Amino acid sequence: MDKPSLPSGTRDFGPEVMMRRKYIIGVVEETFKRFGFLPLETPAVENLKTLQGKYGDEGDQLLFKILNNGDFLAKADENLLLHRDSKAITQQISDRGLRYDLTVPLARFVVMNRDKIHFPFKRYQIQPVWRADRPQKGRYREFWQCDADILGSQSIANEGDLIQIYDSAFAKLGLKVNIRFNHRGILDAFAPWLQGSVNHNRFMQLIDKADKIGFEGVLNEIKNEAIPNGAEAWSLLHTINSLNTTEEKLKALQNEAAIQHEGLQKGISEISQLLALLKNVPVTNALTLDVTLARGLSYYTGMVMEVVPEDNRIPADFRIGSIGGGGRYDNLTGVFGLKDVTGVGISFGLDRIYDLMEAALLFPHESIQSTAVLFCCMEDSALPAAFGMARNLRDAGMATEVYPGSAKLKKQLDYANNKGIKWACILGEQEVADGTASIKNLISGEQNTIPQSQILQHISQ
RNA sequence: GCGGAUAUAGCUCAGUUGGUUAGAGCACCAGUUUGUGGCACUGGGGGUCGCCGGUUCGAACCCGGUUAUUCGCCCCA
Repeated sequence: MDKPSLPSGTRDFGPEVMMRRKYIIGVVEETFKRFGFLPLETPAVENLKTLQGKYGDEGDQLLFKILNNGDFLAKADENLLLHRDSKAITQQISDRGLRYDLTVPLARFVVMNRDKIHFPFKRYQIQPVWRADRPQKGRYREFWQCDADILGSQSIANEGDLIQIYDSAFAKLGLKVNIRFNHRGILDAFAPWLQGSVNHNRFMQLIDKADKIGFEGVLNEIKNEAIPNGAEAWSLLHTINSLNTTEEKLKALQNEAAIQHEGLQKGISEISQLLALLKNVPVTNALTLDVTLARGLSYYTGMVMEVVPEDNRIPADFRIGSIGGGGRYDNLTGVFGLKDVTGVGISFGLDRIYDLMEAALLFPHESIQSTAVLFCCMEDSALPAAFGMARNLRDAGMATEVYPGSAKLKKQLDYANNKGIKWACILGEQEVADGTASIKNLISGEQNTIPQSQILQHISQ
């Protein structure tokens, strides 16, 4: 028989890991709710038509596709089969795929349910997504996103809420981050200077790598690809980015003659509004205007955001990309036939946040608690008494177990020890006869024989 | 899609220039201790050395292929 294995890029999550993942999810979800977002879930499987063409050519390649049921090859085009044209034949033998993110399913949902939805529509969604990417450190083929989006409101107050959500959730998790933001309008202002959208798009791709390969690295690539005025534009962005405050950066942009453009004005105006909104709100993490931030997804049209860890407890060699990102998209539902619905949203990358917190040892002790009390019976005849007492403890909210059967006490205490259970309640002939219980603190080793009615009181101290 | 590394017990890994019966630690089971865990000691189970082929008297070890995993690149959470 073959040894069992997992598909690459997927993981099992054992009990200890799950408790910690649920802890992170709990913090994020609680934060979403506190800002008035309501839950949404959509199917893992979407029609391929819904997914294709939304993430660029590269994205289409990374979609997991599901083979049609039945005799799907019977209906397939013979010519395509003969020429082994995988790409073309895929369209005929696969109608469905696994979702690639949570934003496109949201857009589909909103378009399909426009009659039931009241705008502004605020929803959160915490579910796995799948990408047929090559797995590596911090990158998985199945991973979870925690998204919050607002649809149908142009107000920058939404961006203000989302920044606060990032800030307060990471503060609660105890992970120091830098919330970087930028505005697509600022970058759009460079398009005329760079002579066209092809150059401009390539330029944005290159500058987005700045935090990875540095100013010189980006400069070299721009020179290699001979983007017109690219080197000058990049130098300007870099100079502006080196300024200390957001206000100085905005002023410098305002005064730059080469990039005057309506997008720039919109960007400066919206960023100023955002800062004004946050004036009375304490933000504990760094909030940095980074004019080199572009972000890959092509549908962003306004503010863009990205969260990167900035915590000195993370080991220096533990390099991982961003742990969250988002932005505004003016036209996402447009591809599904609903015009003029603007949206803005953010996402938390659960798996990367987990990896970081694990590496930096940030999980609090409470995040891994399980059973509080284990009843250990010397004889099966003590089990009914244990059941009764366990029921009372459970009703009082204590996680309680009755060891199944009456194995050797050593084995039962071993079990408790391995599971990190604090209290063992030992019941033998003597205790059952006396109406007592021998309750042992497995951390201190202290043991007392007390009336059965006083167990809850004893362990609550 | 491209490049590098790795593959030996459930897990983490040793294994000498190719040479008798492939080891350790952890984990598991039993015992030392008939109702008391963590520590210690004793014993036990568990491996087609990823798979296929080649070289050789002889391969875990050398060579070729293959599969899987993993780390980078592209891109992204």
